[in-house]
Amino acid sequence: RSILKTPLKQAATSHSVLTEIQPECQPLTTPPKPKEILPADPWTPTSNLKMLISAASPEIRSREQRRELSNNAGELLQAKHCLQEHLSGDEYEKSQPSRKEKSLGLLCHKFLARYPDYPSTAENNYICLDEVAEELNVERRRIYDIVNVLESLHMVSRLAKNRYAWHGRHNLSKTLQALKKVGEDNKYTQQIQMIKKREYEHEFDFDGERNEEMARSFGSNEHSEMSFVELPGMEFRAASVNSRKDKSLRVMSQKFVMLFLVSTPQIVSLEVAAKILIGEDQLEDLDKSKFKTKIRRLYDIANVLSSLELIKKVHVTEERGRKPAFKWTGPEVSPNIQDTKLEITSTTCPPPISESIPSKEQCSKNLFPSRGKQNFTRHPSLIKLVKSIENDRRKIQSAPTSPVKISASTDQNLSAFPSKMAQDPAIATHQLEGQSKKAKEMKMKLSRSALECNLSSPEVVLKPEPPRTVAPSQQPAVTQPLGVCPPSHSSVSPVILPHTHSGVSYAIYLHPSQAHTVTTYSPSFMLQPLPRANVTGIKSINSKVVNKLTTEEGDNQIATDDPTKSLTAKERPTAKSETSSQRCLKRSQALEENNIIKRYRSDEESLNTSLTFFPSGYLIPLTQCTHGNKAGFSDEEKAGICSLQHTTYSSPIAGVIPMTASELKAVNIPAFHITPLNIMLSPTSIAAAPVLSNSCLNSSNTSSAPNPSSSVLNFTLQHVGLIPAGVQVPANPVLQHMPVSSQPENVSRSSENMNLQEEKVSKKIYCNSLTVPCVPKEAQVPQTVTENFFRTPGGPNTVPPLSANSDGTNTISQGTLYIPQRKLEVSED
DNA sequence: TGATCCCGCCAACGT
DNA sequence: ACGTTGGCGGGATCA
Repeated sequence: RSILKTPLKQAATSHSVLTEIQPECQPLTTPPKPKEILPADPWTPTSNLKMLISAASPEIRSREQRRELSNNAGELLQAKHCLQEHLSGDEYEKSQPSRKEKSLGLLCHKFLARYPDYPSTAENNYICLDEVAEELNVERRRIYDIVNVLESLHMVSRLAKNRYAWHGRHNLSKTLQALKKVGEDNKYTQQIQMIKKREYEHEFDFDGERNEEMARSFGSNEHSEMSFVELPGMEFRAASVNSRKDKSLRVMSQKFVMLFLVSTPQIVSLEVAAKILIGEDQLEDLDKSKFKTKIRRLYDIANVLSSLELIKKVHVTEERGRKPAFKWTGPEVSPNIQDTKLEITSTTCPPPISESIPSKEQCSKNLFPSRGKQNFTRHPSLIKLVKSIENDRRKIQSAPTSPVKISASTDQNLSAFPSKMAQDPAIATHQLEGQSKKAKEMKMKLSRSALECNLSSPEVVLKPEPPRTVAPSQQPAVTQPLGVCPPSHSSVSPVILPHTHSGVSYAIYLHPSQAHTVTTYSPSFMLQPLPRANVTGIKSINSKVVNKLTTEEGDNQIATDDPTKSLTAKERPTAKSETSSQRCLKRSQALEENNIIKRYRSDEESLNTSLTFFPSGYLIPLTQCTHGNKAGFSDEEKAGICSLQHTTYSSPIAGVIPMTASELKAVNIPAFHITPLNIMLSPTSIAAAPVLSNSCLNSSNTSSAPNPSSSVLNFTLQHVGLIPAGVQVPANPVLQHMPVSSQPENVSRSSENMNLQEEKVSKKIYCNSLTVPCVPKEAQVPQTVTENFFRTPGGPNTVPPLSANSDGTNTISQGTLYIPQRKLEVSED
């Protein structure tokens, strides 16, 4: 980077613009017509502001904003109107008064308002940066800021230049879990403690000693280079996009989030965050300017996260005074699942999507079956290919004229509306959605809770990992790998997480040097369980048929999607009735994205290998298929049915693991293990299955993944006898070790109607199953308790002396650890 | 005044 | 060579 060339003038310029525009127009003079005009112009910043405020969660966003609103709004309005009088619409729009109105947070709200939190799979939820920037009236640069952090949460992913795919919050829980895990691996908790401690001891004194310590703690794990945590399925993009540059925002954002997830009072001060982030990069640079810059960036990130309502600003009062900090207000992430990690963790995912989760993962797997880094290597070309194909496709679609349109159709909601116009409605929608969303979530939680079986507060996440779908089968896989890999490995370079369908799998990009590490992990993990054959892997590579089918479905689905429903769109995902359709949509969408890849693969691997189905003993594909067939044949129906059935029938245990035959081979899996699914299924069904699995990307569809509820049920049934009730134990461990005897048939009969009931039942059962005498992991339970206990803020007294943590062991990190200074008075303004 | 953080230059990238 | 990304930090606003 160059040195300093300060373009100071700029600022002046911008201002001058304003001034120029409204030179004479004194706000004072301003005619009080505002109101009249306002209604007409939905776009007034003020209106937006209002909307936003109202939309914002009451608790969090609060009064300050309101106040602001009342105060500033008026002024702004006046100014605006004044301008309006003198300027044409465009010009008028351009002039934006208060700095606040230009805030990233507000912009982000607008941005978010355009897309549903849980996009139905309407195939293309594409985001064109240019369009967005234009519509939102901001320079593209700002959009990048938003998109980058959204990308860090996997809420969007880059498809191509200028193009992103919107995933909404479907991936959120998984992402958070992954991040949490990585954060734990990175020992962030300890780092935080250390920093605080140091601060406490002697305020700033950047010197050797301190640095040394820091270095030690930080340096202890080299992972510092860890860069981007990814979820399976989104890899390629990253691979291509992320060249080396993925440095800051994206990564920073993830790290920032990690800090929240690992710290016990989920409050992180900017200062600490900045230090940690800097520390990782370069231990010594205590350089003030660097620190400052970091803080600036953190504010940017924080603004976006705030808009997402994942955090909120608070102030921590300490000896030195109050420091700006942020508190995590996002979903609880299931407690660390140490080794078990991934797997079921997905449970956390509260809302609608929970069912989809499994599928997603699977999807991702399908796309990129298990690939560590190594796979990437060979992908570049693939990626390009994919991209080019996609681009072409897009062009074709959009070419006709309206890229916008496409997007509109894509996002059910707002997007349908033309830009500006959409804003207000969008926001409103957003708002509604938010509320409804919550309600939904609650519902979902309840229903899904089967998985979670969370006795305590609902808010507390579900610690017990429900066997979630595939989990069981995979767990073993996952677990084993972990076991195999020394923890050290993980701690150092959090790399990997096998894809557990259900679990949180994530991939971390490492620097080349570290790459090999990643490589270590491999599909084999997944395979391990195979011996039992309880894992069902479906590798859908093949494709032709599948793809076609899928595509068709997708199209149909799309057609189905009614723009008018836009408002409801967000909620839609939740709605059970719609589920099937949604799934379909999603599926199609996923397909779209994945198709290419698949094709490519098919080409590459052509044939035989391509579709390898790995039925597990428990898998009940036949049933599903059968039903599907029975049901009918319209693509849509089929799709829907299949998905449902799929969900319903597939045994939880049997996860569907997408992998290529080649992969399997690589793993040394006995050939016999690989059973082409088709054998069991009718062509139609076959197609459907793979498709489903693929679609998962953001979808809620359960596709290949067994439906949680059913899964649970199945699982439960299978294991109930085996598992005694008693102590509450993380499901994972237990499940993992449990023998799986399945009787899919029992469960198999299902109907949509059944779902609820089933869920309930399953929940119960599930809970029971969870309750297991055999406590796999030592203190898991206690831990949890502890955490909760301590979680309660407020008790400064409870704070143990720092010294305790000197070792830097987990113990400390457990959250029990309080730092002396912290009286933690969190104040919201 | 310190906390926030907008703005936009310009370099690294991608095509 | 040009368009896209996005690091970066000055300095304007806000509180």
